[in-house]
Amino acid sequence: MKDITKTEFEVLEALWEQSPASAQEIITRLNTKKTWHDKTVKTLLSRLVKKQAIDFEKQQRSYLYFPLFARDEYVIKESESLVSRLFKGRVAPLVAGFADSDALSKTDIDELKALIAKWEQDND
Amino acid sequence: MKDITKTEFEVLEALWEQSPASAQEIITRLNTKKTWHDKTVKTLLSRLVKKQAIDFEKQQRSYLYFPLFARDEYVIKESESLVSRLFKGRVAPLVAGFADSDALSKTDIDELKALIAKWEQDND
DNA sequence: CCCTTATGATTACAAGTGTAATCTAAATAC
DNA sequence: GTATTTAGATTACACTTGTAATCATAAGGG
Repeated sequence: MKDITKTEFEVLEALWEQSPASAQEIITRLNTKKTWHDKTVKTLLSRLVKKQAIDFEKQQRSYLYFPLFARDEYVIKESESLVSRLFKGRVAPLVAGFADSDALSKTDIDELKALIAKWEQDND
Repeated sequence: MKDITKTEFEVLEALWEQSPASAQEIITRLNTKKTWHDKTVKTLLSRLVKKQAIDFEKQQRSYLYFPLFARDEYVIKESESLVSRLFKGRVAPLVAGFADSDALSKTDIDELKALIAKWEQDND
C-alpha cells in the first residue's frame, strides 16, 4: 500500500471515526479542526481511493466512503516502521527517550507495568 | 528546522557515525548499504546544508561536513511527533501495539522494567 | 422542460523529493 | 604551462503533495 501523507491521514481519521460516510459528512467532521476547502477534501478522498486506502459504494449520485484497513492496523505498521528506522526495531530505547525528555507520566508508567504483566503472563 | 526526508536521514546517519567527514568519506560509507550515485549524495548534502541540518568547514578545496544536532535529539523529536499524531501523545499504547503484534522480546521487557524502575526512583 | 445546484472527475500549479547530469573553477599530472 | 581531473554549484526532470479551481453531468426546483 502506498504511503499515506499527513493530510490524507487526517481524512482517514474522520472516516475511522465513523464509516461509511459521504464526502459532505467527512467535510463537516474535518471542518471542526481544519480549514480546508471542500474541494481539497474531495481531492484527498480521490487520492486515498487511488492509493487503495479507502473505497466507496455508489449511493444514488454521491458516494459513501469507507476505510480499507483499521486504524490499529495502520498505526502499528507506522510505529514499527519508525522504530525500525530509528531504533533498530526495538521499542525500549524509544520509551527511554521519552523518559529522558520527561514525557512519561505516572499513567504511562502504570500502563506499561500492566502490559508488561500481561506479556509475562502470556509468555511464561 | 525543516523536515528531513528519508534519504536525507540516511546521509545524516553516515555523518552521525563519524564527523566531520568529507563528501567522499560519506559516499564511501553509504555505498556499503545504498547504491546511490555520488552526485546524488552530494545533492543530499547540499539540501541538508540548506535545511540547516548540517554544516561544513572548508578544507582546502573540499568540505568537511558535520551535523548540527545529535542523533538522540532528532530521534526523540521524531518519536514524539509520531506518538502525538497517532497516540494522542502517550507512549504506552504504542508499546501495547508492539505487544499485540508480538514484536516485543524478553530483552525489550527487561529494558522496559529497568527504565520503569529508574523512573520510579527518580520520581518518588 | 429548462435552470440552477451539487457531485465526482479532471486539471492546475508551485514546492518538495528522488535521482542524477552538466557547468565552472581550482588542483594536479605531465 | 596546458590538459585532465575533481569539488562543489547549478540545472534537470518526473513524481508527489498541498491546496484548490474548473468541467461535465445528473438531479431537483419551478
